[in-house]
Amino acid sequence: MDQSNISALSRRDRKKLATRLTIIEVAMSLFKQQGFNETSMEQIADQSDISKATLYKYFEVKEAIIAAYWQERIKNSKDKLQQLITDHPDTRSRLEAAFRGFMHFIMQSRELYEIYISYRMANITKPHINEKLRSGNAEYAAAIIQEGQKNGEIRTDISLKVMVGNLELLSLMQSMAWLRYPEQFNLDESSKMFAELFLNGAANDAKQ
Amino acid sequence: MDQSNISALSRRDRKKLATRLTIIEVAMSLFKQQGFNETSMEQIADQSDISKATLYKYFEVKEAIIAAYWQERIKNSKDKLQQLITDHPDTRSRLEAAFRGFMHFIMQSRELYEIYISYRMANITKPHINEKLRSGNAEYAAAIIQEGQKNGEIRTDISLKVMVGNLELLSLMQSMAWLRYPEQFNLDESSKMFAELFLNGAANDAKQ
DNA sequence: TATAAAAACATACGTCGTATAGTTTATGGT
DNA sequence: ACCATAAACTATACGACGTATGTTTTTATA
Repeated sequence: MDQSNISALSRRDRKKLATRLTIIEVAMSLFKQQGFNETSMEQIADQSDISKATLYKYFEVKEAIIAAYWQERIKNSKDKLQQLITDHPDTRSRLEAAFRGFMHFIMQSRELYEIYISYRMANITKPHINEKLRSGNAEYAAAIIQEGQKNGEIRTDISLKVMVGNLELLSLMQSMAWLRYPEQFNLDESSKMFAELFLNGAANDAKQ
Repeated sequence: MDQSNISALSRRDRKKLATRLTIIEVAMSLFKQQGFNETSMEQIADQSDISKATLYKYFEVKEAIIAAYWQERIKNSKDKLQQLITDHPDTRSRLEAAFRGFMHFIMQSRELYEIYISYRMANITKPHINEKLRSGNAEYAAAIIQEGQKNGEIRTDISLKVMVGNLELLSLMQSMAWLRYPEQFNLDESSKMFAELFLNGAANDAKQ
């Protein structure tokens, strides 16, 4: 089902979409209230007014609801992407701002982000699951990089895909550092480091 | 309990050790026969002649039995470490040989290695679990690096810990490449790549 | 309006991992 | 050699995850 314009969907698909969103909303609300482990799939099903069997048709494992939530959130904030680019003068500041936004977002719930990462990591060797899990962050990264290339800040002799992968990896490392040592984590430092590490390899003047 | 010399243990600790080894042996045998998911903790307990409750006193999760098995195997092959060093003339060939040995070992059961990696990855942000999981491979790495430093092949201006970490990471990446695309995996190429990538940064003549 | 396909359903199931309360076994002091 | 104490083990029940099965309801379509 193509979700791009809701009004064009059939009744069946509209209902499916609505059910899906209800589940995510109900589940996230329960997770935040009671904690992830303290919330059962049965409870989510009941409060979403569907049976447990149906719930498992929508989400094959409990963790997948969190992943869907991230993706839903990112999908609904794409308008901010253009603004992020116009609001900042250069690639470095865009990278820092994007990273801060990302961290700010995941810092809303350390528990849930930890579970999400754990789930991602556990499935890192399973391409079919992994593909689903790669959140929409990649699109942010790609847009910032391409804008930088347009302005001559970012080198063009490395494929976009590789650079996006590097950015994803860097943000993953920083977020994992936060998970491990939250009290030592410094957002300012971290976001500078994030941009710095990337530009070290990707900036146009970094070419040998 | 210190397991370094068994005869010095109390009866109680000797029995614990024996039980532990029995569990590992029984479980691994069942895993290899029937598969990991097809083997229940109840079955392992029965065949090890203990109750399920006791089994969980020894291993808090099913996956931990696999991890214990790796570590047990490595612990029992420490004599090979010295031989590996004397058998090969330089660091590069030692690294290649060690990596081949590692791959040969894990390739005995793709399923079990995948589960092990999945478990490790899932707990990568939990230091207390992660510490237990770091298998004895690090000692191999450290010994090879130190020998290389003695001979002037390996630089000494980077801490041993960092270099061991790099080696672990490199072998992890290679083994994950194998998990993902087993049919494309080439052991010769891979072991050369492994040594090459490490020496690129760690060899004495790599200093700027 | 009849029919076929898709979705949701109730229900039972096997397994994981936990918790509890009671029993057996080893240990160390007398 | 005996006994108190602590450690290890046991039986048992439990809640939850995720699966499987067969049935009923809803939707699309002819």
